[in-house]
Amino acid sequence: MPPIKVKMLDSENGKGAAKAARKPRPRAQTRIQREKQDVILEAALDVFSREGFRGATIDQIAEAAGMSKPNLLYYFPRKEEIYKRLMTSMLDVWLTPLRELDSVGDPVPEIRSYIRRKLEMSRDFPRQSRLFANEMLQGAPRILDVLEGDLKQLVDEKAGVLEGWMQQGKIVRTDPYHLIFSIWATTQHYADFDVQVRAVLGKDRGGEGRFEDAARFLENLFMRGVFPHKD
Amino acid sequence: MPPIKVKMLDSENGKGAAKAARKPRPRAQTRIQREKQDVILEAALDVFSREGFRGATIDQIAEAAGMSKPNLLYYFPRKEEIYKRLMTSMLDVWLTPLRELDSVGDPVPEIRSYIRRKLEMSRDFPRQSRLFANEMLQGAPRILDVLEGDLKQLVDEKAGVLEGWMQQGKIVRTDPYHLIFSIWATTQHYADFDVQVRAVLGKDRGGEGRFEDAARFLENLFMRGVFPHKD
DNA sequence: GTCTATATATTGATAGAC
DNA sequence: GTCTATCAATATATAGAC
Repeated sequence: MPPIKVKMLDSENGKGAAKAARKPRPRAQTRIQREKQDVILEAALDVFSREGFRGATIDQIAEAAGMSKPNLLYYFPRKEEIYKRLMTSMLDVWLTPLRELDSVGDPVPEIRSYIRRKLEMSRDFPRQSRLFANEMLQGAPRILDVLEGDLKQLVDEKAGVLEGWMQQGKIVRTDPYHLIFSIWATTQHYADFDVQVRAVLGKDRGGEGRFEDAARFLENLFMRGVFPHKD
Repeated sequence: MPPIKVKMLDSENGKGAAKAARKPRPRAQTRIQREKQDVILEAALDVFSREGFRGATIDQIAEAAGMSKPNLLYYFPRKEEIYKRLMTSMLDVWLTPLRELDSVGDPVPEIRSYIRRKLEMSRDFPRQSRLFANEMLQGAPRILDVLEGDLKQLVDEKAGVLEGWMQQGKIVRTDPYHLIFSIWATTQHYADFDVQVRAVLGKDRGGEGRFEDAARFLENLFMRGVFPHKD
């Protein structure tokens, strides 16, 4: 599947649309340029994932990246460019686990490892998860076309895989779309609502072990909820 | 339980702390004043739930409320005041379903109706859900004390209720905290990720019926996942 | 490539006429 | 109570020296 391109709508607040035309800057190519860009993207991920597009400022990003604001703008001439780049690479990585759900595999290990991979992404890339969540809360103004296009297509395909398993009696007959939603929701919760999870679990149970506990619980929930069993 | 007070931290970005001291304005009391405030709060809920605290502007709120910016500031002298009020009333409503989970009731109808009520809140008050989610994504800077205090206390209590049922063999032995998290995650998903849900389900299944489908699915998932059964 | 200085727009908030 | 006008701070972005 080709990488997902994110086009920015330049009508963020209905004004400033005239700014859209900007002199093009040659594509960065040297190693040092790519490294600087990576530092900026890393810092931007921090800020955008917390504050959202509008709430984030170039000042914050520049400070987090350890460089001056004009210097940052030398590499990414516009705030939107940074966000666009983050969105594109995030979406590509984010959907990888679902793409890997294999129709020829056995349902039990396939679904189980899908849940495990999604939970690992929440553990290892929580900021990407929050960046995505932030965009969702805003109504996905910049990636709605991706959701209705590539994402819907992918989910339709995988829902078909699940339905096939249901017809073969290998998993319980249920709504495949809402099954996928529930896996997304439960796993991403540990990234997006991490503060709450840790606050509620407290000092004793809110440490690193919380992901192990979550993995055990979710595996249990979905194995019981999805597979035909005669205890 | 007393209403939850939300205190604002006046260190939003490390600056402007000197602004905190402000001449107090007499509490609004007349009917017309309360109505105006309600209009403002309604508009503010719209904007804050989409953009978060920093991303939202008084201009946007004023326009949505159909009044001028200075006029709005006559009723709420500071942006933070509006947000604070929304947070307080939202938190109070938001936790009501969990408070109502009754230890003397039967596990089956109790848990089932808790899930149903939470899903209904996502359907009927999606903006409140997104307001809460937005605050979480930012690391809950303004309600962390509530999460660690009232919320943790409430969840501890209800986790105890669930554990009691487990010891009596009425529900499957599992982690009560993560069970609660998974109910929160799956139900709130239909408010917070509403755009995605509708985009993926498409025109045909993304209409109002999606909540009915979700309710059926979730009831099924949790009943199978939580109750001892011998099919 | 990086900096200081600055242009320009937006933002939260206030002053003061009506 | 509501408005116009406006301030001070902050925002995105650019110019131009080095």
